[in-house]
Amino acid sequence: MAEYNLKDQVSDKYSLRGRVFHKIREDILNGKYKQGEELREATIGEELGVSRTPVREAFRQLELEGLLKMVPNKGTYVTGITQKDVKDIYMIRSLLEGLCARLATENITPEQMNEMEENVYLSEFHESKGHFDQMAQLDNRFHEILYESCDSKMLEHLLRDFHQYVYRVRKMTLSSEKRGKASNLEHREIMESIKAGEADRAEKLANLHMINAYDNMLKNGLIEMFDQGNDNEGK
Amino acid sequence: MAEYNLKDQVSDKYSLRGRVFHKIREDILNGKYKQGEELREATIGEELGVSRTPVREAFRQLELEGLLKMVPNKGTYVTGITQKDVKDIYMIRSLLEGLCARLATENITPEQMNEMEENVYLSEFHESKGHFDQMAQLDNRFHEILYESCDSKMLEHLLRDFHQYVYRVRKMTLSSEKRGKASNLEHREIMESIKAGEADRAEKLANLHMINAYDNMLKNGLIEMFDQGNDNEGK
DNA sequence: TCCTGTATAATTGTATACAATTATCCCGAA
DNA sequence: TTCGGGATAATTGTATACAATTATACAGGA
Repeated sequence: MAEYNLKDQVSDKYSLRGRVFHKIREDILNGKYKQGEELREATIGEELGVSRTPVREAFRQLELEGLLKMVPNKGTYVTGITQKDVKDIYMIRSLLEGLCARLATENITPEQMNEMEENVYLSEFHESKGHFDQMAQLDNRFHEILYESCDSKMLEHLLRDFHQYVYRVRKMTLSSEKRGKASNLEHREIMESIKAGEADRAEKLANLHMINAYDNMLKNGLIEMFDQGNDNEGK
Repeated sequence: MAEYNLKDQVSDKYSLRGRVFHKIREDILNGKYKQGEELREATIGEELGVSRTPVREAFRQLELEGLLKMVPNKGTYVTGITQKDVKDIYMIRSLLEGLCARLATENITPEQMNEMEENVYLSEFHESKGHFDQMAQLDNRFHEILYESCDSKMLEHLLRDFHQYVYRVRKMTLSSEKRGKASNLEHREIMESIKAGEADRAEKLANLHMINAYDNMLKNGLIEMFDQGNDNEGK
């Protein structure tokens, strides 16, 4: 269940509208709805067995999250992420994940520390077995733990947003075998720095972790690939 | 036009619902609706002359922005900004304004550079005359120019949000006379670094600018003052 | 053929109606 | 008096109805 955990942002996760919100969100992130695609309120409502009202409310929130764009009196479209956006996000995330790691060093709870260690071990195991799906999930979770550990709602919320935003891109990136290995090592180093209470080191490593992730994407040409699906969103 | 413009998160700024959204937002930021206060959909709707539907949609977005909290089947409450939130925001802003200044050094246009210089001069003038209102406005604008100059929609959007978020606090801070003078000097130094193309220096100065602003708030006890209205939000 | 204007259909925007849930108040019993 | 319970009112959640806007199709003329 619930990896991407919007947690408090959408309070009523199990209400009707909450489910609508999460379902649409999932369908966007999983690629069921492509970039630039138009979503009709009535159609989505029928699919989910609800009226347009909760669908519209969900749309409004997804728009603010940046996943949808509602054009007045015209329609609602799946937002495209441009190459430039991805670059900017990784630049920003590099700084903020660094800050997050620094704060986590001071504020992480023993339970969170345990889960982070376990996460690193598990991911290394699955890497050795070539289980890419599990690795992707564990990678997600690693960052979630980090966000939860910094004890800052603001930062947590912000980083989670960005994390989600590049979800589709990241998924492709991680299937690159070499990066999986390198990423695991970086996770381990971050984890150990936090455990050792070395805030400066944790911050720098987390900075680097993002930069490396982005560089890897560039090298593999994954961004260009990703950007293509974006062009037909043109006008 | 329009790739999606996160700048106008709420695209239809001048539509009915858009106006509802901005009006409620303004009323929260200006303090008309106090922290912890319950907002009734029907009441707000009557005040603005609309039905509950657009009000609810606005609520949903304001919830995601963190200004409101909707409790299912109970009500909608104005979210408080805690002392901790303000601290976190300034920590985050310190990093991001630094990044923004760095990027601005590379991407600022001549027109923007001119406006920034003019802004600095004007603010120094008004400072000498004790025109605090104008200074506050120019301070706002200085940061706006900086955000526009970095040529990153993502970063611009983010910083603008935070800027707004601490609007009430900032307004109080700037009326402190000494800080106005110091702030002006810092603006000047940032401006000159950008003009000279010294990205590293601009980044560091912008970092510091935020830290100083926050420290000043602490010294003057403005945060504690601000936090009080927050306590009765209790459980 | 290609453009254009108009009628029609489809879709969004808002208001209203009704259902579900929660809060309030009053009354009676201990 | 104080506590509990139940009826009533108030509020939110969702569905539906209608208005406003936009897209589509088709006919007619250059």
